[in-house]
Amino acid sequence: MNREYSGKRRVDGGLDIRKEKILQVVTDDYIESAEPVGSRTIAKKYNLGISPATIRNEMSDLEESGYLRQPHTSAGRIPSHQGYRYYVDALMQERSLSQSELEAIRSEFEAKTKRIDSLLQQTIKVLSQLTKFPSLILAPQLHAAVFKYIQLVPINEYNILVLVVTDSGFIENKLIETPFPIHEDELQRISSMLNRKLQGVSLRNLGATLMREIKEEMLAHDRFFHETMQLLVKALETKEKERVYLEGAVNILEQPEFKEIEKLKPIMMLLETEEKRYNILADSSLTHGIRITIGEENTEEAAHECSIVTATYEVGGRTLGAIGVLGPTRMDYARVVSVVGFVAEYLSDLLTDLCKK
Amino acid sequence: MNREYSGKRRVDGGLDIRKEKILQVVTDDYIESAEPVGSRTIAKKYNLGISPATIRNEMSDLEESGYLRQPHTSAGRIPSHQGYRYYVDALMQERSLSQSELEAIRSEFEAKTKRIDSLLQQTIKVLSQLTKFPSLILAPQLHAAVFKYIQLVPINEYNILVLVVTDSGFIENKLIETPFPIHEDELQRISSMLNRKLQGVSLRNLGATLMREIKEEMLAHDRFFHETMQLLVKALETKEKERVYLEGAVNILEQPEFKEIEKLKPIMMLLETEEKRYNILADSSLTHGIRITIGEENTEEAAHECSIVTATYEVGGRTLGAIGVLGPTRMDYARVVSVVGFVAEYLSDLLTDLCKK
DNA sequence: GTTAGCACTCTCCTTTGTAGAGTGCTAACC
DNA sequence: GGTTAGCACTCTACAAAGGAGAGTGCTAAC
Repeated sequence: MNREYSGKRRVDGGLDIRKEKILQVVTDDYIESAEPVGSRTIAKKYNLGISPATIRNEMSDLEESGYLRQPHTSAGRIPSHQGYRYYVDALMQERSLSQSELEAIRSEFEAKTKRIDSLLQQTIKVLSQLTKFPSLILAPQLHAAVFKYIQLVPINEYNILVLVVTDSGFIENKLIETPFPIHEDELQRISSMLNRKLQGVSLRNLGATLMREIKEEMLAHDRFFHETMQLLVKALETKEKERVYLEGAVNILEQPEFKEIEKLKPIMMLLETEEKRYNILADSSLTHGIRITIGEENTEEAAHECSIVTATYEVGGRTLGAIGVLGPTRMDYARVVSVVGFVAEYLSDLLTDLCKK
Repeated sequence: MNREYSGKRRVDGGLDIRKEKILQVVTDDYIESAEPVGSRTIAKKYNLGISPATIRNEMSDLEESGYLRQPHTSAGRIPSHQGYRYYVDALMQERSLSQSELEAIRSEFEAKTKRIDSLLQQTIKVLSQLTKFPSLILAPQLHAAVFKYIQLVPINEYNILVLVVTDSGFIENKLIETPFPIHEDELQRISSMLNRKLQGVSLRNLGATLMREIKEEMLAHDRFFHETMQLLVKALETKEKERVYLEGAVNILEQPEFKEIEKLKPIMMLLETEEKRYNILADSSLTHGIRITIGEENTEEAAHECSIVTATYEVGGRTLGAIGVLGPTRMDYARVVSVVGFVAEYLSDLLTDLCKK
């Protein structure tokens, strides 16, 4: 804290050390206060060993090269998106969670519901409580899952409920309408057969595998069987939109940047539209690990004033889905990254436990 | 419209006709404009055949007896909660939906997902689109459902996934942890047995019925069977909180009464807390049909500035759950009641179709 | 290269004034 | 007695004006 930053040692390709320090200080302070940071404040509060005037000069340079910006002529500076990017990539101090926070997360998961689908909801509940930001979770992507169990349940004469359970215990269901009545025993027979044949098949290949089976078994069964299988393949192949759950949207109301209803509206709209929620998380669901998307880097226009921190959760190397939080670009990245990372890991562990025999 | 309301014929127990008319006009106008209604406006716009001064006198009376109130001394009048109540009970003109609206609802449901659980989400999506208010749905209450199918799926050595399907195709799942490994065949045997024994049993009595079965079959099976059944009964008896889904929360942002963030916050909080959502709908889930709850009649304090219109959906006389919308007390009750009623009926029909053989 | 000093700018808040809408009251009218 | 016109009064909303405070940019000196 008391080191002097008069030297001009350049960091490889980036800013010189003093500029870096100023960018860091401005960002840290703005993250905390949500107010533009002035040169005097910096000089007084952060003891850099240089005067406000010098800081002003440096800030002027930083603004010129795009790392800082001024909301209006006589205000202090705030980081630009580029500034945040630099901060996140180079300056941010990794912060690990406190013991009590880790404990809180664990105990929150301990009191777990015995409903497997609630696990997702619970995960983002924890996430939003810890980050104070709206949190999202992309449900396990079916094509990344492995088949565990299938059952055809007759709902009425012409409707069959198809239940597919994945290895991590998630359940997919589809309703099939048949043009002909099917007997319960027949369904049971088909279910048993499928369970035998499909063991361990990736859901990505389920349709294709089924198709092959049909051909093989074609002669052994009657017309009903054949047609039912056709319907089944079709039902399993129609990709449903992946679901993205949301929790803690109210938290966004606490952020000063959204205190005006007009600023708030696009964000709420974004959060409420499943497709847009999906867009926010989807990119990251491909790349393993933690990902930070700042401001205009977001593809969703409504999120141009926001940053999104996501992390994937996985089982045995397979990326199943992703979790993430959305907040103003002025967010405590260090903390959020730790939390999102830890929660994703925790969820991964829970699911891995479920998968392994 | 051109009738004169100078007479003072009293309506049984309520207000005299002219006061009623004024209350109605004030309410109608306020619902439309969201602005306090003045005497001059009424005289000019609604042609009641009386002067502003007379209207002022009447309004003064109406205020004294609690039907109207003034936001501030020199503003027009707006209905009090009591006024709305009177309006809803006695004055509101039932309005049926236009042919095109009915068509819109039907076609929205037509494009139905083949996922049975998405039906709920879809229902309130329609509801919120039509009413422009946040909409809620209380998922089918399990205890009101009838058993259709059960399956125990081994997830790993010590975890069993219990799937229960109800007659209307809804799926409940629970994860059971066993202290001992169970073989897949054993689970299959238990599942088959349960499916035979539990046909047509109400889920309300599932635990008890199971218990009885255990006793009967006790001798016929081994220790594992017995212990598994114990776990199963326990899992099925622990009541999970009933789920209440939400859709269209952004709509509340369009309402002028919530344009200030501080007014908005409690409402958003209310909508986001599942328990509170449940409280809003729960009352009505007991009483069959449509129910209007105005302002302070709501048990949830945050909803004291709101009204809630709910309707139950049912299958063959069994009330399964409820749908509802939440809006400012200044809502177009006539329209909302029609929409909520129709959508609830439509959902009931859909589910009834699924239930009947 | 660094710093002090100073004029300038911009926001935010408060004050002041005005227009507009609406009421309550009184006295007159039917 | 109910109804109405007239008028003073009240309150809000909006705009304009002024001052305090924070911060910058520039210049000249160190």
